[in-house]
Amino acid sequence: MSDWEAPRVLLAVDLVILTVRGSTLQVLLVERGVEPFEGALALPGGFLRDLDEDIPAAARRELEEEAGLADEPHLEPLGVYGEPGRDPRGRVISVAHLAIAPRLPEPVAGTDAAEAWWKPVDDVLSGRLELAFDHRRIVADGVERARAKLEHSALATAFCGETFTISELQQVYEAVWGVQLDPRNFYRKVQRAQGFIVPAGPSLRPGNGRPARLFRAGPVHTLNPPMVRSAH
Amino acid sequence: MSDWEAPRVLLAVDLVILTVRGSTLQVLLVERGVEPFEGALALPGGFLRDLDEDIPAAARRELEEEAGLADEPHLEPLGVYGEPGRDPRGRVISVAHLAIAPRLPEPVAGTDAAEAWWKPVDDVLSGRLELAFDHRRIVADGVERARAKLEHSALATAFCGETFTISELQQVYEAVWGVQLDPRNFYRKVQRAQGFIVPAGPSLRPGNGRPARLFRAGPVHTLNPPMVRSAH
DNA sequence: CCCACTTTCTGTCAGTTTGACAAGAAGCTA
DNA sequence: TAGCTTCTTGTCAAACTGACAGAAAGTGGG
Repeated sequence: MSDWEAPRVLLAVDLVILTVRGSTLQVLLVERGVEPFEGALALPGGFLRDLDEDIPAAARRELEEEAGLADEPHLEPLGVYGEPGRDPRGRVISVAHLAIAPRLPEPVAGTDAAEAWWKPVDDVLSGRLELAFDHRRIVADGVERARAKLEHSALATAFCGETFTISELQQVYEAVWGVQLDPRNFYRKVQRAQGFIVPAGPSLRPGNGRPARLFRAGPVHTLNPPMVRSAH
Repeated sequence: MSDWEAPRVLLAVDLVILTVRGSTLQVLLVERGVEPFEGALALPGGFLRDLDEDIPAAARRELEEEAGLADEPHLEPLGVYGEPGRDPRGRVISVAHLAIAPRLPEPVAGTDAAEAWWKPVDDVLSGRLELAFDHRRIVADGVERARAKLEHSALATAFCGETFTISELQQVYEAVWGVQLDPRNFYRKVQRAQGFIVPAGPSLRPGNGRPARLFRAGPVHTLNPPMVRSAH
Protein backbone atom coordinates (compact mmCIF):
# COMPACT_ATOMS: atom_id res chain seq x y z
CA MET A 1 0.00 0.00 0.00
CA SER A 2 2.93 2.33 0.62
CA ASP A 3 4.09 2.15 -2.99
CA TRP A 4 0.59 2.81 -4.27
CA GLU A 5 0.10 6.07 -6.03
CA ALA A 6 -3.18 7.86 -6.53
CA PRO A 7 -4.21 8.19 -10.18
CA ARG A 8 -4.20 11.57 -11.86
CA VAL A 9 -7.06 12.83 -13.97
CA LEU A 10 -7.73 15.66 -16.40
CA LEU A 11 -9.94 18.41 -15.08
CA ALA A 12 -12.33 20.27 -17.34
CA VAL A 13 -14.91 22.99 -16.84
CA ASP A 14 -18.17 23.02 -18.79
CA LEU A 15 -20.78 25.75 -18.86
CA VAL A 16 -24.53 25.56 -19.13
CA ILE A 17 -25.38 29.13 -20.03
CA LEU A 18 -29.11 29.79 -20.05
CA THR A 19 -31.07 32.77 -21.25
CA VAL A 20 -34.62 33.59 -22.21
CA ARG A 21 -35.17 34.74 -25.76
CA GLY A 22 -38.66 35.46 -26.93
CA SER A 23 -40.68 33.08 -24.90
CA THR A 24 -38.32 30.11 -24.89
CA LEU A 25 -35.49 29.04 -22.64
CA GLN A 26 -32.26 28.76 -24.61
CA VAL A 27 -28.79 27.39 -24.00
CA LEU A 28 -25.52 28.49 -25.54
CA LEU A 29 -23.81 25.83 -27.67
CA VAL A 30 -20.54 25.90 -29.60
CA GLU A 31 -19.31 23.87 -32.53
CA ARG A 32 -16.31 21.81 -31.54
CA GLY A 33 -13.20 22.67 -33.55
CA VAL A 34 -11.06 19.70 -32.55
CA GLU A 35 -11.39 15.98 -32.03
CA PRO A 36 -13.13 14.24 -30.44
CA PHE A 37 -16.60 15.11 -31.68
CA GLU A 38 -15.15 17.67 -34.10
CA GLY A 39 -17.95 19.61 -35.72
CA ALA A 40 -20.52 18.50 -33.20
CA LEU A 41 -22.43 20.82 -30.91
CA ALA A 42 -21.24 20.97 -27.32
CA LEU A 43 -21.27 23.08 -24.20
CA PRO A 44 -18.62 25.78 -23.93
CA GLY A 45 -15.77 24.60 -21.77
CA GLY A 46 -12.22 23.42 -21.61
CA PHE A 47 -9.42 22.07 -19.51
CA LEU A 48 -7.91 23.70 -16.50
CA ARG A 49 -5.15 25.97 -17.77
CA ASP A 50 -2.55 25.10 -15.17
CA LEU A 51 -2.24 23.57 -11.74
CA ASP A 52 -2.68 26.92 -10.02
CA GLU A 53 -5.91 27.94 -11.68
CA ASP A 54 -8.91 28.03 -9.40
CA ILE A 55 -12.02 26.23 -10.67
CA PRO A 56 -14.33 29.26 -10.44
CA ALA A 57 -11.65 31.28 -12.22
CA ALA A 58 -11.50 28.72 -15.00
CA ALA A 59 -15.28 28.90 -15.34
CA ARG A 60 -15.18 32.68 -15.61
CA ARG A 61 -12.35 32.44 -18.14
CA GLU A 62 -14.30 30.07 -20.36
CA LEU A 63 -17.36 32.26 -19.95
CA GLU A 64 -15.44 35.12 -21.45
CA GLU A 65 -13.35 33.22 -24.01
CA GLU A 66 -16.05 31.05 -25.47
CA ALA A 67 -19.20 33.01 -24.83
CA GLY A 68 -17.97 36.58 -24.81
CA LEU A 69 -19.75 37.31 -21.56
CA ALA A 70 -17.23 39.55 -19.90
CA ASP A 71 -19.51 41.22 -17.42
CA GLU A 72 -20.67 39.30 -14.41
CA PRO A 73 -23.66 37.10 -14.94
CA HIS A 74 -24.90 34.70 -12.32
CA LEU A 75 -22.52 31.72 -12.09
CA GLU A 76 -22.75 28.74 -9.76
CA PRO A 77 -21.33 25.23 -9.62
CA LEU A 78 -23.71 22.62 -10.95
CA GLY A 79 -22.12 19.20 -10.56
CA VAL A 80 -19.35 16.80 -11.46
CA TYR A 81 -19.41 14.48 -14.45
CA GLY A 82 -16.53 12.05 -14.46
CA GLU A 83 -17.74 8.69 -15.69
CA PRO A 84 -14.84 6.62 -17.05
CA GLY A 85 -15.05 6.48 -20.82
CA ARG A 86 -17.01 9.67 -21.31
CA ASP A 87 -14.01 11.17 -23.10
CA PRO A 88 -11.73 9.15 -25.39
CA ARG A 89 -8.74 11.30 -24.45
CA GLY A 90 -8.54 9.73 -21.02
CA ARG A 91 -10.10 10.09 -17.64
CA VAL A 92 -11.65 13.54 -17.75
CA ILE A 93 -13.53 14.97 -14.79
CA SER A 94 -15.74 17.83 -15.81
CA VAL A 95 -16.99 20.36 -13.32
CA ALA A 96 -20.18 21.75 -14.80
CA HIS A 97 -21.35 25.25 -13.98
CA LEU A 98 -24.66 26.96 -14.44
CA ALA A 99 -24.64 30.52 -15.74
CA ILE A 100 -27.60 32.80 -16.31
CA ALA A 101 -27.31 35.46 -18.98
CA PRO A 102 -29.67 38.42 -19.18
CA ARG A 103 -31.60 39.01 -22.38
CA LEU A 104 -29.00 40.04 -24.90
CA PRO A 105 -29.41 42.49 -27.76
CA GLU A 106 -29.52 39.76 -30.39
CA PRO A 107 -26.78 37.34 -31.37
CA VAL A 108 -23.97 36.09 -29.18
CA ALA A 109 -20.99 38.39 -29.01
CA GLY A 110 -18.05 37.38 -31.20
CA THR A 111 -16.39 34.30 -29.82
CA ASP A 112 -12.83 33.15 -30.06
CA ALA A 113 -12.49 29.89 -31.88
CA ALA A 114 -15.71 28.50 -33.23
CA GLU A 115 -19.21 29.77 -33.72
CA ALA A 116 -21.69 29.85 -30.89
CA TRP A 117 -25.49 29.77 -31.02
CA TRP A 118 -28.42 30.02 -28.71
CA LYS A 119 -30.54 26.89 -29.04
CA PRO A 120 -33.88 26.10 -27.40
CA VAL A 121 -33.32 23.76 -24.49
CA ASP A 122 -36.34 21.76 -25.59
CA ASP A 123 -34.49 20.77 -28.76
CA VAL A 124 -31.65 19.46 -26.63
CA LEU A 125 -33.80 17.71 -24.04
CA SER A 126 -36.01 16.06 -26.63
CA GLY A 127 -32.98 14.73 -28.51
CA ARG A 128 -33.81 16.70 -31.64
CA LEU A 129 -30.35 18.23 -31.23
CA GLU A 130 -27.40 15.90 -30.70
CA LEU A 131 -24.68 17.01 -28.29
CA ALA A 132 -21.13 15.78 -27.75
CA PHE A 133 -20.05 13.73 -24.72
CA ASP A 134 -22.69 13.53 -21.97
CA HIS A 135 -23.57 17.18 -22.46
CA ARG A 136 -27.26 16.52 -22.96
CA ARG A 137 -27.41 15.11 -19.46
CA ILE A 138 -25.58 18.15 -18.11
CA VAL A 139 -28.00 20.50 -19.83
CA ALA A 140 -30.91 18.55 -18.35
CA ASP A 141 -29.45 18.88 -14.87
CA GLY A 142 -28.81 22.59 -15.36
CA VAL A 143 -32.33 23.25 -16.54
CA GLU A 144 -33.74 21.30 -13.64
CA ARG A 145 -31.59 23.29 -11.25
CA ALA A 146 -32.81 26.55 -12.75
CA ARG A 147 -36.44 25.44 -12.56
CA ALA A 148 -36.10 24.50 -8.92
CA LYS A 149 -34.22 27.63 -7.93
CA LEU A 150 -36.83 29.87 -9.52
CA GLU A 151 -39.24 28.70 -6.85
CA HIS A 152 -37.24 29.56 -3.79
CA SER A 153 -34.61 32.06 -4.85
CA ALA A 154 -34.41 35.34 -6.69
CA LEU A 155 -32.61 33.68 -9.62
CA ALA A 156 -35.22 34.89 -12.08
CA THR A 157 -33.88 38.43 -11.86
CA ALA A 158 -30.57 37.17 -13.28
CA PHE A 159 -32.38 36.52 -16.57
CA CYS A 160 -33.42 40.18 -16.75
CA GLY A 161 -31.46 43.33 -17.34
CA GLU A 162 -30.58 45.91 -14.73
CA THR A 163 -34.19 47.06 -14.60
CA PHE A 164 -37.23 45.17 -15.74
CA THR A 165 -40.99 45.14 -15.63
CA ILE A 166 -43.07 42.62 -13.76
CA SER A 167 -44.36 41.11 -16.96
CA GLU A 168 -40.78 40.62 -18.19
CA LEU A 169 -40.13 38.73 -14.99
CA GLN A 170 -43.26 36.73 -15.62
CA GLN A 171 -42.01 35.81 -19.09
CA VAL A 172 -38.91 34.37 -17.43
CA TYR A 173 -40.98 32.15 -15.17
CA GLU A 174 -43.17 31.08 -18.06
CA ALA A 175 -40.24 30.27 -20.33
CA VAL A 176 -38.23 28.37 -17.75
CA TRP A 177 -41.15 26.44 -16.31
CA GLY A 178 -42.98 26.09 -19.60
CA VAL A 179 -46.30 27.14 -18.17
CA GLN A 180 -48.76 30.02 -18.43
CA LEU A 181 -49.30 32.23 -15.41
CA ASP A 182 -52.05 34.68 -14.55
CA PRO A 183 -50.53 38.19 -14.75
CA ARG A 184 -52.71 39.51 -11.94
CA ASN A 185 -51.88 36.79 -9.45
CA PHE A 186 -48.22 36.88 -10.50
CA TYR A 187 -48.17 40.61 -9.87
CA ARG A 188 -49.50 40.08 -6.37
CA LYS A 189 -47.18 37.21 -5.47
CA VAL A 190 -44.02 38.91 -6.68
CA GLN A 191 -44.84 42.02 -4.73
CA ARG A 192 -45.63 40.07 -1.58
CA ALA A 193 -42.19 38.38 -1.48
CA GLN A 194 -40.39 40.99 0.61
CA GLY A 195 -37.11 42.15 -0.90
CA PHE A 196 -37.45 40.18 -4.14
CA ILE A 197 -37.84 43.23 -6.35
CA VAL A 198 -37.71 46.91 -5.50
CA PRO A 199 -39.10 49.86 -7.49
CA ALA A 200 -36.56 51.53 -9.75
CA GLY A 201 -37.51 55.15 -9.85
CA PRO A 202 -40.57 56.77 -11.37
CA SER A 203 -39.75 56.01 -14.99
CA LEU A 204 -41.96 53.68 -16.98
CA ARG A 205 -41.31 51.35 -19.86
CA PRO A 206 -43.61 52.04 -22.81
CA GLY A 207 -45.04 49.15 -24.77
CA ASN A 208 -48.12 48.22 -26.69
CA GLY A 209 -50.40 49.03 -23.81
CA ARG A 210 -50.21 50.88 -20.56
CA PRO A 211 -46.57 51.65 -19.67
CA ALA A 212 -45.18 49.44 -16.94
CA ARG A 213 -43.36 50.37 -13.77
CA LEU A 214 -39.68 49.45 -13.58
CA PHE A 215 -38.07 47.35 -10.89
CA ARG A 216 -34.61 46.09 -10.08
CA ALA A 217 -33.43 43.03 -8.15
CA GLY A 218 -33.90 43.36 -4.40
CA PRO A 219 -31.44 42.50 -1.66
CA VAL A 220 -33.03 39.16 -0.79
CA HIS A 221 -31.89 35.86 -2.29
CA THR A 222 -34.32 33.53 -0.52
CA LEU A 223 -37.95 34.06 -1.45
CA ASN A 224 -40.48 34.19 1.33
CA PRO A 225 -43.12 33.16 0.54
CA PRO A 226 -41.76 31.05 -2.32
CA MET A 227 -43.13 31.09 -5.87
CA VAL A 228 -44.81 27.71 -5.96
CA ARG A 229 -45.38 26.21 -9.36
CA SER A 230 -48.71 24.59 -8.77
CA ALA A 231 -49.81 21.30 -10.28
CA HIS A 232 -51.24 23.32 -13.18
CA MET B 1 -0.86 25.79 -28.20
CA SER B 2 -0.39 22.40 -29.87
CA ASP B 3 2.38 21.36 -27.50
CA TRP B 4 0.39 22.45 -24.49
CA GLU B 5 -0.72 19.67 -22.20
CA ALA B 6 -3.59 19.83 -19.75
CA PRO B 7 -2.53 19.51 -16.11
CA ARG B 8 -3.42 16.40 -14.17
CA VAL B 9 -4.87 16.51 -10.70
CA LEU B 10 -5.53 14.10 -7.86
CA LEU B 11 -9.15 13.17 -7.34
CA ALA B 12 -10.53 12.50 -3.90
CA VAL B 13 -13.95 11.66 -2.52
CA ASP B 14 -15.13 13.02 0.84
CA LEU B 15 -18.28 12.09 2.70
CA VAL B 16 -20.57 14.18 4.87
CA ILE B 17 -22.54 11.47 6.66
CA LEU B 18 -25.36 12.87 8.73
CA THR B 19 -27.63 11.20 11.25
CA VAL B 20 -29.92 12.20 14.06
CA ARG B 21 -29.03 10.90 17.51
CA GLY B 22 -31.13 11.92 20.44
CA SER B 23 -32.30 15.33 19.42
CA THR B 24 -29.17 16.58 17.69
CA LEU B 25 -27.89 16.38 14.15
CA GLN B 26 -24.55 14.61 14.05
CA VAL B 27 -21.82 14.04 11.48
CA LEU B 28 -19.39 11.16 11.22
CA LEU B 29 -15.73 12.13 11.67
CA VAL B 30 -12.58 10.03 11.58
CA GLU B 31 -9.14 10.59 13.04
CA ARG B 32 -6.56 10.89 10.30
CA GLY B 33 -3.87 8.23 10.49
CA VAL B 34 -1.42 9.75 8.03
CA GLU B 35 0.05 13.10 7.17
CA PRO B 36 -1.03 15.75 6.48
CA PHE B 37 -3.17 16.63 9.49
CA GLU B 38 -2.26 13.32 11.15
CA GLY B 39 -4.30 12.90 14.30
CA ALA B 40 -6.79 15.59 13.38
CA LEU B 41 -10.49 15.04 12.84
CA ALA B 42 -11.64 14.90 9.24
CA LEU B 43 -14.41 13.69 7.00
CA PRO B 44 -14.20 10.08 5.82
CA GLY B 45 -12.79 9.94 2.31
CA GLY B 46 -9.87 9.10 0.13
CA PHE B 47 -8.38 9.12 -3.33
CA LEU B 48 -9.81 7.46 -6.37
CA ARG B 49 -8.46 3.90 -6.35
CA ASP B 50 -7.62 3.69 -10.03
CA LEU B 51 -8.43 5.37 -13.32
CA ASP B 52 -11.37 3.07 -13.98
CA GLU B 53 -13.20 3.65 -10.72
CA ASP B 54 -16.46 5.52 -11.03
CA ILE B 55 -16.94 8.45 -8.65
CA PRO B 56 -20.20 7.18 -7.12
CA ALA B 57 -18.53 3.78 -6.71
CA ALA B 58 -15.62 5.39 -4.89
CA ALA B 59 -18.08 7.16 -2.60
CA ARG B 60 -19.85 3.89 -1.80
CA ARG B 61 -16.50 2.19 -1.21
CA GLU B 62 -15.41 4.85 1.28
CA LEU B 63 -18.82 4.67 2.90
CA GLU B 64 -18.24 1.01 3.61
CA GLU B 65 -14.50 1.09 4.34
CA GLU B 66 -14.43 4.08 6.62
CA ALA B 67 -17.91 4.18 8.07
CA GLY B 68 -18.95 0.55 7.98
CA LEU B 69 -22.23 1.43 6.30
CA ALA B 70 -22.57 -1.47 3.94
CA ASP B 71 -26.30 -1.27 3.34
CA GLU B 72 -27.64 1.44 1.15
CA PRO B 73 -28.21 4.77 2.81
CA HIS B 74 -29.17 7.85 0.87
CA LEU B 75 -26.14 9.13 -1.06
CA GLU B 76 -25.96 12.13 -3.36
CA PRO B 77 -23.23 14.36 -4.80
CA LEU B 78 -22.76 17.57 -2.85
CA GLY B 79 -20.12 19.65 -4.56
CA VAL B 80 -16.53 20.08 -5.67
CA TYR B 81 -13.77 21.53 -3.54
CA GLY B 82 -10.58 22.07 -5.43
CA GLU B 83 -8.98 25.29 -4.31
CA PRO B 84 -5.23 25.28 -5.04
CA GLY B 85 -3.31 24.87 -1.81
CA ARG B 86 -6.04 23.15 0.15
CA ASP B 87 -3.89 20.01 0.32
CA PRO B 88 -0.08 20.13 0.71
CA ARG B 89 0.29 16.92 -1.31
CA GLY B 90 -0.55 18.71 -4.52
CA ARG B 91 -3.57 19.81 -6.47
CA VAL B 92 -6.34 17.70 -5.01
CA ILE B 93 -9.90 17.98 -6.26
CA SER B 94 -12.35 16.59 -3.77
CA VAL B 95 -15.82 15.54 -4.79
CA ALA B 96 -17.92 15.80 -1.65
CA HIS B 97 -20.96 13.62 -1.16
CA LEU B 98 -23.84 13.84 1.25
CA ALA B 99 -25.01 10.64 2.90
CA ILE B 100 -27.88 10.19 5.31
CA ALA B 101 -27.68 7.36 7.80
CA PRO B 102 -30.71 6.09 9.69
CA ARG B 103 -30.63 6.05 13.47
CA LEU B 104 -28.08 3.39 14.36
CA PRO B 105 -28.13 1.04 17.36
CA GLU B 106 -25.42 2.94 19.19
CA PRO B 107 -21.79 3.39 18.19
CA VAL B 108 -20.39 3.36 14.69
CA ALA B 109 -19.65 -0.09 13.36
CA GLY B 110 -15.98 -1.10 13.49
CA THR B 111 -13.98 0.82 10.95
CA ASP B 112 -10.87 -0.10 9.10
CA ALA B 113 -8.00 2.14 9.91
CA ALA B 114 -8.77 4.73 12.51
CA GLU B 115 -11.54 5.41 14.96
CA ALA B 116 -14.74 7.12 13.90
CA TRP B 117 -17.16 9.14 15.99
CA TRP B 118 -20.48 10.85 15.64
CA LYS B 119 -20.09 14.51 16.55
CA PRO B 120 -22.79 17.20 16.80
CA VAL B 121 -22.70 19.36 13.70
CA ASP B 122 -23.11 22.41 15.90
CA ASP B 123 -19.68 21.74 17.41
CA VAL B 124 -18.22 21.73 13.91
CA LEU B 125 -20.10 24.74 12.59
CA SER B 126 -19.34 26.85 15.65
CA GLY B 127 -15.64 26.06 15.40
CA ARG B 128 -15.57 24.31 18.78
CA LEU B 129 -14.27 21.29 16.86
CA GLU B 130 -11.34 21.78 14.51
CA LEU B 131 -11.38 19.85 11.22
CA ALA B 132 -8.62 19.12 8.72
CA PHE B 133 -8.41 20.78 5.29
CA ASP B 134 -11.53 22.77 4.34
CA HIS B 135 -13.78 20.11 5.80
CA ARG B 136 -15.65 22.51 8.04
CA ARG B 137 -16.85 24.35 4.99
CA ILE B 138 -17.91 21.08 3.38
CA VAL B 139 -19.87 20.10 6.49
CA ALA B 140 -21.58 23.48 6.47
CA ASP B 141 -22.60 23.03 2.84
CA GLY B 142 -23.85 19.52 3.52
CA VAL B 143 -25.94 20.61 6.47
CA GLU B 144 -27.38 23.48 4.48
CA ARG B 145 -28.25 21.08 1.65
CA ALA B 146 -29.99 18.75 4.08
CA ARG B 147 -31.93 21.60 5.65
CA ALA B 148 -33.13 22.82 2.29
CA LYS B 149 -34.04 19.38 0.97
CA LEU B 150 -36.13 18.62 4.04
CA GLU B 151 -38.51 21.31 2.90
CA HIS B 152 -39.25 20.06 -0.57
CA SER B 153 -38.24 16.41 -0.67
CA ALA B 154 -38.84 13.25 1.28
CA LEU B 155 -35.23 13.21 2.49
CA ALA B 156 -36.32 13.14 6.13
CA THR B 157 -37.38 9.52 5.81
CA ALA B 158 -33.76 8.60 5.05
CA PHE B 159 -32.91 9.55 8.64
CA CYS B 160 -35.42 6.99 9.93
CA GLY B 161 -35.41 3.23 9.90
CA GLU B 162 -37.54 1.04 7.67
CA THR B 163 -40.63 1.98 9.65
CA PHE B 164 -41.10 4.97 11.91
CA THR B 165 -43.66 6.99 13.77
CA ILE B 166 -44.71 10.48 12.90
CA SER B 167 -43.11 11.88 16.03
CA GLU B 168 -39.82 10.22 15.08
CA LEU B 169 -40.09 12.00 11.76
CA GLN B 170 -40.81 15.21 13.62
CA GLN B 171 -37.66 14.74 15.70
CA VAL B 172 -35.70 14.60 12.45
CA TYR B 173 -37.11 17.92 11.31
CA GLU B 174 -36.51 19.47 14.71
CA ALA B 175 -32.93 18.22 14.93
CA VAL B 176 -31.94 19.21 11.39
CA TRP B 177 -33.65 22.58 11.44
CA GLY B 178 -32.94 23.27 15.09
CA VAL B 179 -36.49 24.38 15.81
CA GLN B 180 -39.50 23.20 17.80
CA LEU B 181 -42.60 22.17 15.92
CA ASP B 182 -46.19 21.72 17.02
CA PRO B 183 -46.92 17.95 16.94
CA ARG B 184 -50.54 18.46 15.97
CA ASN B 185 -49.86 20.71 13.00
CA PHE B 186 -46.91 18.55 11.98
CA TYR B 187 -49.16 15.50 12.01
CA ARG B 188 -51.60 17.22 9.72
CA LYS B 189 -49.00 18.57 7.28
CA VAL B 190 -47.14 15.31 6.90
CA GLN B 191 -50.34 13.44 6.20
CA ARG B 192 -51.50 16.01 3.69
CA ALA B 193 -48.38 15.65 1.51
CA GLN B 194 -49.63 12.87 -0.75
CA GLY B 195 -47.24 9.94 -1.04
CA PHE B 196 -44.75 11.23 1.53
CA ILE B 197 -45.42 8.49 4.07
CA VAL B 198 -47.71 5.48 3.89
CA PRO B 199 -49.13 3.41 6.77
CA ALA B 200 -47.08 0.30 7.57
CA GLY B 201 -49.57 -2.28 8.76
CA PRO B 202 -51.65 -2.29 11.91
CA SER B 203 -48.81 -2.70 14.38
CA LEU B 204 -48.03 0.10 16.80
CA ARG B 205 -44.85 1.24 18.49
CA PRO B 206 -45.19 1.36 22.27
CA GLY B 207 -43.63 4.20 24.19
CA ASN B 208 -44.16 6.26 27.26
CA GLY B 209 -47.65 7.28 26.22
CA ARG B 210 -50.19 6.16 23.71
CA PRO B 211 -48.65 3.77 21.18
CA ALA B 212 -48.01 5.33 17.80
CA ARG B 213 -48.94 4.11 14.34
CA LEU B 214 -46.10 3.03 12.09
CA PHE B 215 -45.34 4.40 8.66
CA ARG B 216 -42.80 3.80 5.94
CA ALA B 217 -41.42 6.06 3.21
CA GLY B 218 -43.88 6.65 0.40
CA PRO B 219 -43.23 6.57 -3.33
CA VAL B 220 -42.99 10.32 -3.76
CA HIS B 221 -39.73 12.26 -3.63
CA THR B 222 -41.08 15.76 -4.20
CA LEU B 223 -43.29 17.07 -1.44
CA ASN B 224 -46.52 18.76 -2.42
CA PRO B 225 -47.34 20.86 -0.54
CA PRO B 226 -43.82 21.43 0.82
CA MET B 227 -42.90 21.51 4.50
CA VAL B 228 -42.20 25.20 4.94
CA ARG B 229 -40.02 26.19 7.83
CA SER B 230 -41.71 29.37 8.85
CA ALA B 231 -39.91 32.47 10.03
CA HIS B 232 -40.15 31.10 13.60
C1' DC C 1 -58.80 -0.99 40.52
C1' DC C 2 -58.36 3.94 40.20
C1' DC C 3 -55.56 7.89 39.46
C1' DA C 4 -51.91 10.63 37.64
C1' DC C 5 -49.09 11.08 33.71
C1' DT C 6 -47.42 10.79 29.05
C1' DT C 7 -47.84 10.70 24.24
C1' DT C 8 -50.79 10.11 20.13
C1' DC C 9 -54.37 11.61 17.43
C1' DT C 10 -58.72 14.31 16.04
C1' DG C 11 -60.96 18.66 15.91
C1' DT C 12 -61.96 23.76 15.98
C1' DC C 13 -61.31 28.53 14.71
C1' DA C 14 -59.62 32.90 13.15
C1' DG C 15 -56.41 34.87 10.03
C1' DT C 16 -53.84 34.40 5.72
C1' DT C 17 -52.85 32.85 1.15
C1' DT C 18 -54.41 31.07 -3.33
C1' DG C 19 -56.64 30.78 -7.85
C1' DA C 20 -60.10 32.63 -10.81
C1' DC C 21 -61.92 36.54 -12.56
C1' DA C 22 -64.01 41.68 -12.97
C1' DA C 23 -62.97 46.05 -14.01
C1' DG C 24 -60.47 50.52 -13.95
C1' DA C 25 -56.10 53.05 -15.65
C1' DA C 26 -53.07 54.59 -19.14
C1' DG C 27 -50.84 54.43 -23.06
C1' DC C 28 -51.01 53.76 -28.65
C1' DT C 29 -53.38 53.69 -33.31
C1' DA C 30 -56.83 54.80 -36.57
C1' DT D 1 -62.94 60.09 -30.09
C1' DA D 2 -63.25 55.05 -30.42
C1' DG D 3 -60.93 50.79 -30.16
C1' DC D 4 -57.16 48.03 -28.72
C1' DT D 5 -53.53 46.50 -25.72
C1' DT D 6 -51.32 45.93 -21.47
C1' DC D 7 -50.70 47.23 -16.66
C1' DT D 8 -52.65 47.56 -12.09
C1' DT D 9 -56.02 47.31 -8.38
C1' DG D 10 -59.78 44.77 -6.38
C1' DT D 11 -63.14 41.01 -5.02
C1' DC D 12 -64.49 36.49 -3.50
C1' DA D 13 -64.77 31.65 -2.35
C1' DA D 14 -61.80 27.81 -1.31
C1' DA D 15 -57.75 26.10 0.74
C1' DC D 16 -54.12 26.41 3.97
C1' DT D 17 -51.73 27.88 8.40
C1' DG D 18 -50.78 28.50 13.25
C1' DA D 19 -52.55 28.24 17.83
C1' DC D 20 -54.83 25.54 20.83
C1' DA D 21 -58.69 22.33 23.17
C1' DG D 22 -59.44 17.89 24.26
C1' DA D 23 -60.39 12.85 23.59
C1' DA D 24 -57.85 8.27 23.08
C1' DA D 25 -54.74 4.82 24.68
C1' DG D 26 -51.11 3.26 26.74
C1' DT D 27 -47.75 3.13 31.50
C1' DG D 28 -46.73 3.08 36.46
C1' DG D 29 -47.99 4.01 41.56
C1' DG D 30 -50.72 3.41 45.35
